[in-house]
Amino acid sequence: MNVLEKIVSSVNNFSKSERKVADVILANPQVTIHSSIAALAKMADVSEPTVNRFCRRLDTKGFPDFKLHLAQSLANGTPYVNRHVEEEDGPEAYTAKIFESTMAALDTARQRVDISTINKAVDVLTQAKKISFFGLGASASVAHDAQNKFFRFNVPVVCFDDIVMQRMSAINSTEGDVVVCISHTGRTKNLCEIAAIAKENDATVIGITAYESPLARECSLVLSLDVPEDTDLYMPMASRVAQLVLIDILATGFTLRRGSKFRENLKKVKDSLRGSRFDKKDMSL
Amino acid sequence: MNVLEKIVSSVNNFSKSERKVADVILANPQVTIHSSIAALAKMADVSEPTVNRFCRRLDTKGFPDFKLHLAQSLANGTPYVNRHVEEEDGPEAYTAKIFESTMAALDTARQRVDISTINKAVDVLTQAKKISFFGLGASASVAHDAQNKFFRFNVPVVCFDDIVMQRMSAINSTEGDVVVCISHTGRTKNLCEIAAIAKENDATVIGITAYESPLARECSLVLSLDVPEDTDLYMPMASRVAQLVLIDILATGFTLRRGSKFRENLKKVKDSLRGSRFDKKDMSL
DNA sequence: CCAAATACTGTAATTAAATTACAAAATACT
DNA sequence: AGTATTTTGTAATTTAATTACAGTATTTGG
Repeated sequence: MNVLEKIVSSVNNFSKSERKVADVILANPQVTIHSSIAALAKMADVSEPTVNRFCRRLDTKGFPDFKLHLAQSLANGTPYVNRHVEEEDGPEAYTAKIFESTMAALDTARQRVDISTINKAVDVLTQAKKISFFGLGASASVAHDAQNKFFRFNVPVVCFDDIVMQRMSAINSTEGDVVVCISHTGRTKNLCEIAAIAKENDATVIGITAYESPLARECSLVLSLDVPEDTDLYMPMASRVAQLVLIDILATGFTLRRGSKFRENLKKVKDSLRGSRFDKKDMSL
Repeated sequence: MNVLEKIVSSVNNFSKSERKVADVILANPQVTIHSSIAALAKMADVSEPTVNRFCRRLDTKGFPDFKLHLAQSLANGTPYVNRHVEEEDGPEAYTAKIFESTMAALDTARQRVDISTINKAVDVLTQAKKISFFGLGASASVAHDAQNKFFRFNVPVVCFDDIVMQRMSAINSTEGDVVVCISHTGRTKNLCEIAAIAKENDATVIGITAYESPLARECSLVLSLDVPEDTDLYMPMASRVAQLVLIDILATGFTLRRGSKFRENLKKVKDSLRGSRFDKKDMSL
């Protein structure tokens, strides 16, 4: 929990004067980090030791240490203390909040993702005879994106968002094939079945899903992101972004494993698009 | 540019002793922010004023101010000074780097995005008779995702990744229809044509694309993200994530504009999925 | 309702930290 | 080689933060 959140949550444990300090800090956090303890004390109309005690109450060593913590909380601009979008938020507020909560989610994802599993997944993918990406609903677009990436590697890639096609594809999979199932909750029945079918047919099943979920149980390898989903609007948001970043990571690992020559091919793939685009110089049209 | 990057980039402008300081800081940035100037001077085997001068050279007011800046750079864990994935990077390194560069990209996107345009776009979308999302290649999955979101609002939404379908759809658009064209570069010829056709037919064309691009010129409203694309691997990565977040923002703006009753409907949409999922309690299967 | 205890707050003294001024080396340049 | 310039360190000064203590408010129990 960052310092700002901490201040808000423990606002009730503060004494009257400490509360004054809290109010001033919350009102001008950016000013605070560039103020001396004397200046802040004056702003809050309290004594300097009170400010110091306030800092200690928040488990910091003292005022300078507190400023350090505060600076870290403010690292990405002045964040909204509450990142949840609210009824009365204007465009500025909800835009900032969504960016912030997405970045925060990526940060947790980074901390929680298991590197050795990523490495294993990359292993498996580089050796795959065929790679399939399956997702339903919001995860379908993640699967499409994965296809778009891995397709460039000149490996057989398929991607279906149709359960019948997924099913047929899963049944036809064999040893050496890799099936990547994407589902935030890991509780989508159809996808669990697909995973089970693929597994029965000796394919390696990688799950980009929640730990301990029904889907995870069907998988040979589980990549869990454990992003706290922002349920305010009943839509998958942060989780899906984290999934995409994970796809990026797998794709990157894949290319690194393949060596530098391989990457020249990627450049060719990109260059092949040139004909379909307006030239960067000639923008007259 | 954050302080760490700044140190690395100006390492040649440093004097011998300043360089010692730089080395110590880069080696233990986390330690540095909790050290006094005396401690750091000792670690670097230089005098205290040298450390102070070092801080000033980096455009900070002095040592405490420098620590503040450093703390902000380290806010999200110890970042890789160089965020670009390199040949010799192991799984841990490239995973962290991709997370970091994506977060950094979102941060720039947030700073650069124009709030008033977002507001206008939300305006237009809430009043739309029909919303179409068009993208090609990597942007196609963003379009799909957008469809998945806006579809829940019970508004007519279409999404095509096939240029023929896109073209037909664009020709059939009329006043009151909104066409959202997604392209990072804004130079995909086919998409520019689609935008032009839609515009000719009096649809409002929103471009999620680069400023001053051919596509932007065809649009009524341009939402530019200006994310520096990580071209290391010749694949769209950060740009696409930023686009998705923008979609989230538009969707959020949409629901807020519609009021709280509307959001109850969203809950219903989500609840309707329950039948397709394993119960959270009953995870026996 | 009053007294005693406890918690809160501020003043003043102390300590610690950072900065400045200046002098001595070291380096570069003629 | 000698001078100018830059770099570096020592010591003094200033500034900031913390501690100790005392006074004030607040609560609690009689």
